[in-house]
Amino acid sequence: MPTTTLTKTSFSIRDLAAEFDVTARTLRFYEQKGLLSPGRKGASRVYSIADRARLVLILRGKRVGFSLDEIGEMLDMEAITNQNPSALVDMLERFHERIDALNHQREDIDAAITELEAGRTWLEDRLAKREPSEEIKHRARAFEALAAARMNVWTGASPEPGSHDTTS
Amino acid sequence: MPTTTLTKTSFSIRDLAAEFDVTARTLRFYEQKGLLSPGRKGASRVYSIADRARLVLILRGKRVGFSLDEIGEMLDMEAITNQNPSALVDMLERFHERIDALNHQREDIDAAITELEAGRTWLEDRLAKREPSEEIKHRARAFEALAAARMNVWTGASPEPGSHDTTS
DNA sequence: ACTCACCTTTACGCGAACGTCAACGTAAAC
DNA sequence: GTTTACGTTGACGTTCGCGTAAAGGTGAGT
Repeated sequence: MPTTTLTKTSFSIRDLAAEFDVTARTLRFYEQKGLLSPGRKGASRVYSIADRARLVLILRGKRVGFSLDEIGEMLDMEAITNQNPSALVDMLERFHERIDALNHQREDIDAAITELEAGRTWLEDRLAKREPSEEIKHRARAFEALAAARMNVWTGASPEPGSHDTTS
Repeated sequence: MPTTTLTKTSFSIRDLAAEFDVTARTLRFYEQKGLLSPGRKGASRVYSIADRARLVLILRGKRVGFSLDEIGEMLDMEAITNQNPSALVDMLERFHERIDALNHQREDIDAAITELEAGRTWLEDRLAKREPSEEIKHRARAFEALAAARMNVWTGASPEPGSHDTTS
């Protein structure tokens, strides 16, 4: 059974804004882009639990680097359904591309974390034993050198999403 | 024992642009922002192997969601070195935040991949056995329902990197 | 009735990250 | 010499993702 259960079943624009740390403007903007379509009580927006779910997906999509338009496409499966088979094939291909891109992005993230960790320990060392500024400069260059040394590992260009790349 | 070795040791603006699939304009822009500082041969830019290394870091930083300004700060360790200890502490804290954010982002990516995989299999099923459009619509709603069902797992808001910050 | 809090739409503004001319220099190739 | 290819520096244009008023509606509390 569920790990967590939600108490509420419908939300005001402020509810969601506060919960997900976005502004009301943002939610209206998403609606205007067709990403959300909350109900109305009078003129006021009323977000269902499904709207909230979509918002979660939207925000996560954003965090992993998708544009709002891309997110819109991916979310709107019903619209896809009404397409002809060839459109479905196109969409499928784009899903594959997306998945590949995300997998690649994971590697990027891991690499970035590694580098930040290196920078962190470097900073911590710096703080622990305050060496003369001459030595400091030397270390700074050492860090640059580290970057240069990794050249061999990096291999080179980045296979961008949507290209016919032969990933090294 | 490097996995790959680079033949060239200096590069033209076109070389790098082609290799990393960016425009020359982009490289000039990065230079203008202080992220790169290639040498000159006459008026033309000459990029060293270290410049190329920086570019790799810049592009990766971009892919994982950093702004160019942020990347600039992180890359410019020498400048940091000349700061006073308190500035170093600040920087260290920001490194920690960044690392946390990246770890969180990994989870997001994994979740996004899971969802895209779900969408993929759904699409593939759609293509395999072409059911009547009535059934199709039903399935479409099933996918939406799947999203709704996950609500319980999602728990809610995303813990953002600067916990209690008032980002107006 | 009046304030207050919260909602609405419309619309212009903005910073980031470039794109896209325009106008020009330069160096090798024909 | 002149065409071709590539380089340069401005400088303005564009897209995205909202921010920020401006002007007003709606219901609850006093």
